[in-house]
Amino acid sequence: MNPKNFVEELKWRGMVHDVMPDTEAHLLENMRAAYIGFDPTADSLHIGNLVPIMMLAFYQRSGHKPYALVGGATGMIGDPSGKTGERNLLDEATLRQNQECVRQQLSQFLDFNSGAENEAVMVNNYDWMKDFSFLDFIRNVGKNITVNYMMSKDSVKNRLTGEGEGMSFTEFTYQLIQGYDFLHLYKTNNCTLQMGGSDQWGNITTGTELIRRIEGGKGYALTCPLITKSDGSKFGKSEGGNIWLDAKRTSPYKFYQYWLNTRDEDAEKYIKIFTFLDKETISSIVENHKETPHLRLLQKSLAEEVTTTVHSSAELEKAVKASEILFGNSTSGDLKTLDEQTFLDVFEGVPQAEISKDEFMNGLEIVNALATNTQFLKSNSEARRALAENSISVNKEKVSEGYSISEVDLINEKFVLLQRGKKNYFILKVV
RNA sequence: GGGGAGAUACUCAAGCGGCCAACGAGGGCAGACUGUAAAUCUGCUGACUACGUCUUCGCAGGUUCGAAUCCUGCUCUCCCCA
Repeated sequence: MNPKNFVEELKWRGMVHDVMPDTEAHLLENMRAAYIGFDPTADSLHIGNLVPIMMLAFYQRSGHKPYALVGGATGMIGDPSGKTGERNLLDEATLRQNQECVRQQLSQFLDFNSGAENEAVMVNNYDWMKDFSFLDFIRNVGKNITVNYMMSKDSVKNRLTGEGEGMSFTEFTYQLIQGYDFLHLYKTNNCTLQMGGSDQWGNITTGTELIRRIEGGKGYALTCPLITKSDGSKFGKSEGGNIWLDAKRTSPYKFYQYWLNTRDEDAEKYIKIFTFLDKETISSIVENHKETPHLRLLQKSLAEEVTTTVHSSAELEKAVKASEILFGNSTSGDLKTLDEQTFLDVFEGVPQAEISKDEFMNGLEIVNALATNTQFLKSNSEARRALAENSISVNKEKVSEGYSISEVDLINEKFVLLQRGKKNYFILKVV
């Protein structure tokens, strides 16, 4: 078994923020087990979780054994890192349910059941924390770490000195619990490396400290930089909130669009992190992109790869097709040639409203179609404004105030496509 | 407990008796230009039955022909002294 150089792989992908000395050599010697913790606070992961997921995936592909730890116990406490306020606690049933969903999504990236020696394993720290009595914990674990050490962590310091609302004892204990996870996996699974976002560094080193003090062993740590966007907005969010991996929460079309809309500056960075494409392929894409930037090869490759991995190539195809129709030079004539099924596929996830046939047949004033009858726009005023701004299209053709929607505008005898600007669509369905 | 400052639209922030649906900035949306990019320029950004009308400037009253602006009470926030 000859592992590939994982650290080097992560380095050229720009995914290393901090790495403990000797980690690289340790990983080159043999197959090693490593873990990353995931927070089961929702029944779906979002693309903010994608970086740690990719780290584990690259890890497995380097020939090592990845452990995905679901923080059932830690999720009950709440990580204070980066937070200014106390967090809500979750009950066990919810956590279990969330864990299953998380496993499902991780299996798109990790091999959990091929039987290979390095197949991924999912563990839940609730399983070993739940029977741990408080007394045992403070005797066996707490005794080995000083409060001084714990207080020196940034995550704690910020809460003690800042204007935040203070920190409960429970959250203060968090790093010990997470540290114990590392110790536990070290003892039971010979897990020698913990990875995570750079905000996890303090928590991880508490773990290596415990391993050193209690077991006399050596744990390693590797963190990746937090992903940023060049315009300063938060990565992974859009107007609608998080971009989720779950198709029910974020449609594949929207998912695809999110990546497609990446800026040039970010796209080059992202394609290294979020796709499995190798170095040569990526540099050739980057080169091609620089020659013909208007073709947006970088964004397209990125969006295609990620969408395929998270959803499927079938979903990707639909998303691409929808994008072509929505953003290509398609006309109302093209729209009308779509059969009903294709139309519905293309516009999956686009908000809709229904209108009765009677009402429709009497002629539908465009202002009413936009606001009163559909809530597509918030008020008649807004509708009039938008019309005055020349930003409204019906079936991809600009219209102005006074226009009345009628039978000739129907697609498949029941749909009308309303549009504001380039990216906001709305479907009016006649029933 | 005593004293002071303040609360204005998504956010910051002017306005301190009529010229205020409320300056300006940021954000958001749209248009032009583009590559579904960035930058730039332009317009819009309370509602309505719309050259007019109505409701908004912490809440409730009051003074006035007329109030975001003045008065009274209340609520909340911040600061200073105990």
